[in-house]
Amino acid sequence: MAKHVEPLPVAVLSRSERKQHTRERLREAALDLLSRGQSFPGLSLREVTREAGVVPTAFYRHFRDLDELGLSLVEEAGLVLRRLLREARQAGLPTEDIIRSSVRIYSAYVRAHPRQFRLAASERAGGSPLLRQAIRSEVAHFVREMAQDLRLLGFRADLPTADLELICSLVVNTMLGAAGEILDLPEGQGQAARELEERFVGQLRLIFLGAERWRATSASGP
Amino acid sequence: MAKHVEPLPVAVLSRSERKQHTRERLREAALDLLSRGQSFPGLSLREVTREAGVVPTAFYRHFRDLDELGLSLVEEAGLVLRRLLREARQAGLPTEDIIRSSVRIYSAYVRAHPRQFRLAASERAGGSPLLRQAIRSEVAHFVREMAQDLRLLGFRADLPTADLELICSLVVNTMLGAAGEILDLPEGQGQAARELEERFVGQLRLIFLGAERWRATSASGP
DNA sequence: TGTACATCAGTGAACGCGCGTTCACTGATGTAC
DNA sequence: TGTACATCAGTGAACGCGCGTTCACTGATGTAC
Repeated sequence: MAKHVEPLPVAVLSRSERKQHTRERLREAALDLLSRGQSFPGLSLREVTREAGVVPTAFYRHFRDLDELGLSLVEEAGLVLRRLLREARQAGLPTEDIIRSSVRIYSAYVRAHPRQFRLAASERAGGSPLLRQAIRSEVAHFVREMAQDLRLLGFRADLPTADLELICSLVVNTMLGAAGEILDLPEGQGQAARELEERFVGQLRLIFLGAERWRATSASGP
Repeated sequence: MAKHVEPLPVAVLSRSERKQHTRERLREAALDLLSRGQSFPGLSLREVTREAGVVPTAFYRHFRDLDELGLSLVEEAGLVLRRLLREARQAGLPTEDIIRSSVRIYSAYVRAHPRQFRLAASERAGGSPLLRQAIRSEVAHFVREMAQDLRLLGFRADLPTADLELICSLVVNTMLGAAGEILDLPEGQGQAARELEERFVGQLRLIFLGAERWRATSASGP
């Protein structure tokens, strides 16, 4: 019995939907190349279009140059980071060993979005000045949001916001450093992964031990 | 009155001394280019030789390829880092506010060796996989040495070495992150520099607050 | 609904350029006698 | 000390290649009537 064959998706998409689709393929192509060990300043426009399966000149229908594409990737990575916070918020807090379970969730999240974390972790200090600045600003945004969450949870309610942000920026730096190392592990290195996780848990514990005793710097007095 | 003119140094150097000199110029050229915002994977061999004032083919008398030059730069950066520790050791400990004065010394040291710190901070997570691995290994070396120093100073004599290293790796990550930001400051941004220093001091204080209360993880008992 | 025209995402040829690497070379430095 | 030869750091021409960008184009999709 002859099946009804769906028309290929390509045929049912409008022109602008297909344009959007190609744009997405270019972004995906760049993320893939970055994940395979290339760094952003080492990417070439032709490489990206080749990976995306379009002719080099098609690139210009979507981005002015590679930097513009890079900025759009950074923006997406920022969204992914903030989604992490949102999900953590909705999940609520586990009662036991908050730090260990957070690290587990975080590791899984990093592995689920390897390309965005690779981008954030490795171009944060390394890439082109433009990208670096964009990533720093996304990270600062993330830090502020995280500090806001600590505030809402009532963590160290006595501290000024600036101090919560100081704590969070230490946490975020540690998180991104860990992401870079997690993603650099060759697959199937279970033992190394466990050691890395232990160290990461330890570092966060240490930070929060310090945070509990922290005394406000810029507090009210003279 | 006619002065006696010294023969140009070039005339008094042996062939091998001059070769060494050219090699050094190539390394300097690469460091300079990296300091001007280029990243290592974006460097070209011809660019480096142009900057060094030699013909491209001369490069091969000194290095097989750019990676080999890069590794030699990483090695030197490692030496510079460890020299920092040695100097700190000889200076002994200031009696008041150890952390603040250490940060001052460190900032000055970073500014005195901008190119090596730029390399370490920005290629640590970003560069070619080869360089990244080399830098990670230098950093691990540095962390071990720092932990050894804490041990000799009698800091938390009760803790196993692994725990001291965990503390130090947090410190070193924070140091390198701060170095990257210090070097990205446009000149004459005194206020921004002071804020950055405050944050850096705060983060280290927080780490050591945590370190004082830290309880051994992998200690003897079950 | 059908037709005629406009739009525009993606194509393909072409350009000049800087790249890494090869090769044969030059001429000052080093060595042997 | 003087001479004859070997070494080799740096040169300069040449190569094939991938690069970013330009341009005129094609033909399917969209729009106006």
